Amino acid sequence: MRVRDFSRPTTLNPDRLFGQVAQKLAVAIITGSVRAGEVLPNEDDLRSEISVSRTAYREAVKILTAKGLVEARPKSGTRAAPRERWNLLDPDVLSWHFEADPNEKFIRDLFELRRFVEPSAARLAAQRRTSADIARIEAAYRGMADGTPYAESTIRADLAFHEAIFAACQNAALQCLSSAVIATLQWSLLLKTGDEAAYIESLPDHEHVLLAIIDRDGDLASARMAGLVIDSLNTTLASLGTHVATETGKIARIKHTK
Amino acid sequence: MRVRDFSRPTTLNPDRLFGQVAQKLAVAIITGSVRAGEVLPNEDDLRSEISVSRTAYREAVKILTAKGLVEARPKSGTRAAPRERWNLLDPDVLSWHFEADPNEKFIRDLFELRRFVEPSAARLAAQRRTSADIARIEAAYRGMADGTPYAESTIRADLAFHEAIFAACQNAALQCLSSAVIATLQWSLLLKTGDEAAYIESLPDHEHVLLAIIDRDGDLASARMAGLVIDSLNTTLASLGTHVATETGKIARIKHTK
DNA sequence: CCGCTTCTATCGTATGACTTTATCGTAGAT
DNA sequence: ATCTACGATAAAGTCATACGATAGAAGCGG
Repeated sequence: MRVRDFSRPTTLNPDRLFGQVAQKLAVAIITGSVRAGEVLPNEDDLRSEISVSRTAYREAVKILTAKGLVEARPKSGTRAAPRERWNLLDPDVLSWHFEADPNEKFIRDLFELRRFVEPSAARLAAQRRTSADIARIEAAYRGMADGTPYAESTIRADLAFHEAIFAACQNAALQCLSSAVIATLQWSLLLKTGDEAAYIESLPDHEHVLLAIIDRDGDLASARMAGLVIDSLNTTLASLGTHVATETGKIARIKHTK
Repeated sequence: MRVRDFSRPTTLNPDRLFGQVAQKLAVAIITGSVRAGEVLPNEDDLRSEISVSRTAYREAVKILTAKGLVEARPKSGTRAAPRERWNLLDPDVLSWHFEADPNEKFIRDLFELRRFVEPSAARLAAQRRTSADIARIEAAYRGMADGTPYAESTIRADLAFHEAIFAACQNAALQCLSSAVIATLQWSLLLKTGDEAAYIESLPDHEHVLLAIIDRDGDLASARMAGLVIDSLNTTLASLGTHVATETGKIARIKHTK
């Protein structure tokens, strides 16, 4: 485990053996140490690395199959699937990405998605929010404003802020994207860690979004959220650029800079 | 199987036993015949309906767990999860919804998501499309224009049109939403079947989107796609209203009208 | 009535045997 | 020589069984 993952409790039980095997395999696939070739460690891995029964292994494979990471066909073997098949928006798949080095293109893609989705979510939230929603969003904002930047509780509050906005939308399909937005935020916060100025500056933006939602002003909420996302992207890319520039390897290894 | 599903080949193999069991359980959960209570048809189902070994059953459960439909906790049992946990955007989960009666709220939610996402996708596509992308989109449009409305090949072409636009975005995260958009389209086409006028009228809209993408005019592509989605939503809701009005049951049973 | 112990149901894991499927190579036919 | 067909083969899929662990219920005693 390289990076603290504050997202919602994953559906997958990491205590259990099959969960660990699934994660191990998933990370191997995501990092690229297993290409679109075979995942042959079948009997091999069973005996060499961790002696794990066929049962646990197969159940792990079933999980990965369900998330599109592998494809198992009778005679030809169990292969890692091409990336186009992966359910990249699956909470577990997103979470597994945190075990790998940051992929700049993927982070950009996620931000782009967030840029499209979150302003619309803010608009909906402004139109449909109940007082309970406001309470939840406001509580999260307080947690952000009162906490020290990049402390765990503060990060949790930040994530909760954005999640609460999605919850206020009353749209089950849209809400499934909150995990992707949360993951984007986590990448962002992780990369920006240490840049207190960026964090402090983002606080008023959050407050303005909150106020617009309270006022039921959808257009304003959308516009402000768009601004927030764009600012976040810019500072994140700047941090990423710094990391890239200061590292010799492919892409920054953030976990070392923490 | 009540409804033809033309979406991309699901990652899940329906030939295999565990796949069938997974689908059976999934449909039971989605239709609501199994609430947030237990899913214990374990021994029951094993002996009564189809005698299936525990292995196959467990692997099916693992698949559903991976998609958030059930939660298996160590000793307390395997329960159907509350809907908030479902990965509604998972291709399989979407596909399983076609086995159930249409859920108007969910279809509205999907359309809302599509309304947010697809215009943005069209904008990106206009900015980034290659000539190969154009060829693919154009071929799909030809298929739509040349085919007879609501024929299988025509429907496939329609789906391919929208999918090709997502593919042109060069954004892996965004592309994962294409399955949701495809599912929305399928619901839409299914509900509108018979309404040839609506189909014919939508053709120029598609062409205009195509032209804007060819011209690399992102704003125009976005605006036209937004119009297309809104029109589609309106005619779909009208059809849904008709179905609701003409049926005695909860919501229309579209599969009978086909 | 409450707390402790026991008991049972159920998931997790392991193992071995058998079945099904699909690939691939070889042998036979054209 | 090329094509076809069939059988060997390898890997996933399925089944049956067994055991361990533990959450939660039932029963017991204070």
